[in-house]
Amino acid sequence: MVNVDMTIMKNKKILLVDDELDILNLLETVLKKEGFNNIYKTTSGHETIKMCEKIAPDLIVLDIMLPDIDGFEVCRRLREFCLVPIIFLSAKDDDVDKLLGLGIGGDDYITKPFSPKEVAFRIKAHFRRSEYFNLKSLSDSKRIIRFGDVEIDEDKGEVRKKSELVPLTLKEYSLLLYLAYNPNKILSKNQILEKVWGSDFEGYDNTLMVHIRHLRQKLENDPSNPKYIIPLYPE
Amino acid sequence: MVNVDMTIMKNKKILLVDDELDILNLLETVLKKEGFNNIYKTTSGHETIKMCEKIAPDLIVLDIMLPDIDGFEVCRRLREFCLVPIIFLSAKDDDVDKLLGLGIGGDDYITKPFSPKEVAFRIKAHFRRSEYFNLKSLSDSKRIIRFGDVEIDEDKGEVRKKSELVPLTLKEYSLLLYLAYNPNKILSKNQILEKVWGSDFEGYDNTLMVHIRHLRQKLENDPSNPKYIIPLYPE
DNA sequence: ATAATCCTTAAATTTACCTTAAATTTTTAT
DNA sequence: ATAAAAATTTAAGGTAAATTTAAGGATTAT
Repeated sequence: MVNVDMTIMKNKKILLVDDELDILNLLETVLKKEGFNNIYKTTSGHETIKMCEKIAPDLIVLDIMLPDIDGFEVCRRLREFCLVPIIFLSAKDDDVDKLLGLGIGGDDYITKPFSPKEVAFRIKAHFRRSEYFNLKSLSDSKRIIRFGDVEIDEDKGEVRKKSELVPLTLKEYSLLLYLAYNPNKILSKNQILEKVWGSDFEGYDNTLMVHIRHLRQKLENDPSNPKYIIPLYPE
Repeated sequence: MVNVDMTIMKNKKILLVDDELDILNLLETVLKKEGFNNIYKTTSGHETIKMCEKIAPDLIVLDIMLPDIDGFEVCRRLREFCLVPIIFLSAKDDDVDKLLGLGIGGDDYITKPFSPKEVAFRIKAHFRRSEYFNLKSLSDSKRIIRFGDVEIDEDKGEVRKKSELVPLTLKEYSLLLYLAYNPNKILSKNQILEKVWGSDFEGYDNTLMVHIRHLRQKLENDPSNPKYIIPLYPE
C-alpha cells in the first residue's frame, strides 16, 4: 500500500451499502484499521438515500444488488441532490457493462469477489487524487448537472427537461447555474443578486423574482407549487 | 460562446505555460480579447515554479511537454506550496491516459490541437464555478440538534419529526432554536421575548404563547400535555 | 438602422405570517 | 370552595412579502 497522508482522509465520511451484514462488518473493520473513523452503514436503497440526506457522505461504496431498489436507481436519485462519488460493487458482468454504458463519470467500480484491502485502496486513491490535485468535488463528476427531470449541460450551455431542450436566456441560465451549484441550500436574495448580477447591481430585488418566475415556468412541473426552487419566508 | 459577467474575472491572474511561443501568443491574444487583462507567460518548468512563487496566479494553463521538467512534475512541485488550479494541455494520448489515471477529469485538461476559444471557455467556466460555488457547503460538521424524535438541521433550516419534514415559519423556527440552545433550563417569557424578538419588542407576551402553541402542535405528540416545551407556573 | 429579444421596472394580486383580541381552562391565593 | 390571576387555545384582522402580469427601455442580432 502506498503511504498516504491520512490526516485529511481519516475524517472523511464514508457510507457503506450492502444487503449482506457480514460484508458490511468486514469492510468496516478493515477500513477502521486503515484509519477511517467516520463510517456509516445502510442495507437498503431507501435507507441509503435518507442517510445521504442526513449525513452528506464524502464517498459511498454501493452494492448494486439491494433488496428494494438497485444501485443504479439509488445513484440516479442521489444525483438529484448531490454529487457524492460512488464506488460500485457488482457481482455480475452484466452490471459492469451497464455501468460502463452509463459512463460513470468520476465514479469507480469493483467486481465481487473483492478483497477489503482493494476497497480501502480505491477509497484512498480517490481521496488522494482529489487532495493532491485539489480538484474540487465538481470536477470529479460529469459536467452535466441533474435534478429531477432537468439536466444542465455546461459544455453545450444547454438545459433540458424530460430530454426536451428548454431555451433559456442568459440571465436565466446564469441564475439556474448558480442555484444548481448550491443545491439544498438556503440562499438569500441578496446573496443570489451579488453572485449572479454582481456586487454593483443597484436594481430592485424584484428583478430576481421575475427571473425565478421564468425559470419555474420553464422547468417546474407546476410553476406555482415549485419543487426545485423553493421559497422560504423572510431571510 | 456563452456571455459571462466579466467584472469579477477580468482581473484574475492567468499564467500560460507552453514551450512554443506561437501558441503562447495566440492564447494571450484571444484571452485578452475575451476580457482577461492580467496574463503572464512562461516557457519552461523551472521558470513556471519561480513565477508562481512571485505572482501567485489564480489559474495556470500548463502544457505537459516542456523542455526541462514535464507538466506532471511541475504540478507536483507547485502543490508543495500552493493549490492553484491547473488546466493541462496535452498532445499525446499517453498523457491523457496518465491524467485520467491521476484522476483528472475532463474539465481539467484539453488535448491538442485545441481552439483558443475552447481554452477561454474552460477558463471562464472554472472561474464561474469557483465564484458560484458556496464554500460553506463543504464544512463537514453538520449541525443537527436532536431531542426525542425531533431533529433540527441548522444548515438546511429544516426541522423533522420522526424524519418527517415539518414546515415552520420564521418566528417558530427562531423560537425553537433558542429553546433548543437552552435545554432543560427555566426561561421566563421576558427572557425569551428579548432574545427571539429583540429588546425593542413592544407587543404583548401572548404573542409568545401563540407561537409556543404552534410549536407544540407541530412537534409534540400530545400538544396539550407537552413533553418538550414544559410550562412552569409562577415566574 | 431596424427588428427582435431580453432585462428591468412597476403595479396589481395573492399568499403567508405575525399579532391581537377574546374565550376558555388551569393554577394560585384567599 | 371561590375568586383572581395566569396560561392556554381559537379565530380573525392587518401587514409585509412573494407572486404574477404587463409594458417600457436596453441590448443584441440581422
